[in-house]
Amino acid sequence: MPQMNGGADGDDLGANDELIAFKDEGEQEEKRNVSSERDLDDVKSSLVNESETNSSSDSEQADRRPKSSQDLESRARQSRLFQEALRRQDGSLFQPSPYAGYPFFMIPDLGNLCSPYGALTPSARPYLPFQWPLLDVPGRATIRDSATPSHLSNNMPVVQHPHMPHLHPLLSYSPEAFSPQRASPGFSPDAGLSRAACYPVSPGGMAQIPHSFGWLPGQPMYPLGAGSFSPAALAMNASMSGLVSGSFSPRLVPTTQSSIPHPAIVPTVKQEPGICSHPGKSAIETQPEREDEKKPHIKKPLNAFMLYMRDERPKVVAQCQVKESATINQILGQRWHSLSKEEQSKYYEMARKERLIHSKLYPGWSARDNYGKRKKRKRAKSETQYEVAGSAEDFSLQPKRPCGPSDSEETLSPMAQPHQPPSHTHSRTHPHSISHLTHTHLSQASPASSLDSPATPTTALASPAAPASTHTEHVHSYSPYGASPYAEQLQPLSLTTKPPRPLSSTRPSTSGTPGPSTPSSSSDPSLSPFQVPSPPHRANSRSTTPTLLSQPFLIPPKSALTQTQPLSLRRANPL
DNA sequence: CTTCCTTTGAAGCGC
DNA sequence: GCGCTTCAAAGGAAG
Repeated sequence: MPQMNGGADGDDLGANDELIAFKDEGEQEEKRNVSSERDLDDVKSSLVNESETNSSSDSEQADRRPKSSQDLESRARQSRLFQEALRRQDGSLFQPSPYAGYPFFMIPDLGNLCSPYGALTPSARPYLPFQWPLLDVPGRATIRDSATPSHLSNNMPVVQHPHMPHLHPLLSYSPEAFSPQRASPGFSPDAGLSRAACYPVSPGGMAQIPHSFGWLPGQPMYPLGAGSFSPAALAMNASMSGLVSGSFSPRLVPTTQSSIPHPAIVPTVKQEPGICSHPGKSAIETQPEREDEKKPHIKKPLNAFMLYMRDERPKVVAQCQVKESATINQILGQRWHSLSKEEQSKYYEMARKERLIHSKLYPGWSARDNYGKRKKRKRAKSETQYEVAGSAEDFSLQPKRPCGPSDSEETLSPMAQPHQPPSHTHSRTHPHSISHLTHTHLSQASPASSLDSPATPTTALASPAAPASTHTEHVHSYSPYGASPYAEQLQPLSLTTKPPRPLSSTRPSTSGTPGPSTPSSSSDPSLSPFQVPSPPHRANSRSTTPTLLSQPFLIPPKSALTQTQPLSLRRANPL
């Protein structure tokens, strides 16, 4: 069976062995790819080799070396291969995406070339969502004024999509920016569409790409001044070139010295409002004494759920007509749990790739760098939260009803029914089934029952976002984890419980009710949750709010969401 | 204008 | 090693 294993090749990202080997998977994975057989595999191999070269022994030097003659030569060769491969792909590049309202480019097999995630989609025809590298500029307003198309070519074109400010390191997910109609004349399948889809990493390359992509006038663009130029950016540029530049045509080869900020790079505009006001002037030049403060803020790579959210949020917004992110996130959280492991693994894989790329782009970066960057959240709640956790035992659970009027199965939206996956072998637990339980019930539902055993069929879980057809197909026709215990071990995710939030609670502090977000069950953090020997659930994982998912089309009253909703007690089930 | 909300996952930190 | 904390995205709500 193909799917997660990246299709017939079986050498792609979904391979079990690869999933297991998360650490250092970069090299290993790339090495595995070298053993390709098909035409495209030549290209793949070239890309892989080049990437490997950059990431191996002299990776750091290579990362900081814009390019060498060897690189150019290799790139030219790969470009030829790529073009050839493109020609063989007949005209399916612009097939309409099944994701209505969320245009992707459907590029057969090219995902393996450009996508850091490889062929993750079961269809073996990966979607390449286009989104541009975005800099999350805190003080975006300051630079927004200067965001004109003219900046694109001469300055660092930094684009922040209004809805998707985050950008994949390699893939640009820009629902709006990319549609066949919008593609500029220079942006055609023949002209290397897929190349453009690759994350523009080389200085100047990005500057050109935006043009070809036909930036929307309304889209904010954030030209970055030289001030944003950082070693990290340099490393990113070079290493990303190593990762993907092989698929770029020569005309996309950098022509300027502009630094291309990774989407994760966020200039600390708040601290330096003028940084973008003078694109040509380096903040470091301007105020060298505060060099540290001007360090671009390199964001954390998105985790699997964040990636999922990014993809699914628009759908939820469209379906539920909700704009409040808190509500949407609740829905997404439930949908996330309702996803099949295959679907989730896709995002885990994407996240893993992001982390990998991120680590390559910013070798010295650490999440610690971002610690304290945000304003401190309220903390004084921990005591209250513990009290809440204790008292939650006996107050009748106020079920979350974000999208639905009720909290029990009988109120299940008929719309959800059609999506009910047939009771599959890997029956996911129906989070909804616990929605009406009191906390006492939940407590009685011992970890064994609530966490280890998929109790009820996950009937209403299927969400429009996760079409039942696809889901069931995965479940029945493909099971990369087939006999794996994870088939059932995944269930606990859906059954994690969350003590209800006190009705009178003010804004609960998330930091005050922190949960062990660290999956202690996973000995190797790099392992996919589906690969770890132990169940992916967390002993005291944050709970889910079961009712949300079942009725994605119904918008819960805000009060129901924000007040009756159980607090994310991360100390839930303290065992 | 800033912070919170809300979700999950990754990672850092302290013990 | 475990538990807690912070951050990643998002945009409306609230202070």
